[in-house]
Amino acid sequence: MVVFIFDNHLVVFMVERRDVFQAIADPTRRIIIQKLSRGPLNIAQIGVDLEMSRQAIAKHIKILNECGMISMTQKGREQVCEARIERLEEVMDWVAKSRELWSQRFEKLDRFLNETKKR
Amino acid sequence: MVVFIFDNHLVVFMVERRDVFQAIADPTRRIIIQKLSRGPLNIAQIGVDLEMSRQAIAKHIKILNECGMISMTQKGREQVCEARIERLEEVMDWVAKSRELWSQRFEKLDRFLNETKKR
DNA sequence: TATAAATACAACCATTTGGTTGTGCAAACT
DNA sequence: AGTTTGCACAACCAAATGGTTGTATTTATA
Repeated sequence: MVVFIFDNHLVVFMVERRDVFQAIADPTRRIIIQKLSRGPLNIAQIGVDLEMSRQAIAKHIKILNECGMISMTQKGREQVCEARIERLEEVMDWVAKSRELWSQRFEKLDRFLNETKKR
Repeated sequence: MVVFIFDNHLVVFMVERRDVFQAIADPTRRIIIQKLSRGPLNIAQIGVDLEMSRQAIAKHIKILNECGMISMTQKGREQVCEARIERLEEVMDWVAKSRELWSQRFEKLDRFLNETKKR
């Protein structure tokens, strides 16, 4: 966890080693997430057309699971993976916040310019 | 670059080593981006309250620059950094696409259920 | 029952990541 | 002119990342 004060606000960042941002950082994992967003697949199915050993795929699956981006259920000898798309909410929220701060910047500038004009 | 066929679509993924997803993968870099979204800062200012050596900060700045998430301009002895928030569009697009595929999944299921009901 | 399929577990490896310290150098302030 | 400030560059380091191969185990299928 990171805590600091910035712009008169107490900023608290939960820094889990495994989070959604880390899940989507790797291009292969992004492909896997999009494959799974069409429906659940087992590890072998996920690996189709991904030029990589099954073990490599399994490692990415493991990371995605640890990040909470997918859930896994045993089904006989298969390991069925399902995307937890709602976890992407966190990413959307962060991006939205950044954009908000960005636009506020220009609003402040606008207000300042208007104030100056009045005088 | 990764090219493969999935669900009757030719899927092309540009895999630059440095992309926006990598930029926002690290919690410290996310803090830096949000600091910069309030306005331009030099490296020393960015480092304030981030319990880390200036060199560590500089490395993050370098990565953010390589990812195209920030632009830098020399101003005397200062290196002024500015966020390129529009680059976050790429993240939004990817998340939106994933969500779309996700919801289509249920729409398809709905259609199937309705078809079955009719008979 | 033998075989194939799906996956888990482990060891290994090169590269990257995320930090550190130390040195040097030009710009700006006193 | 001397000192501080802002930063670049380099070397170093432990840990994580993203891949590999080999072996074992369980579950289906022919």
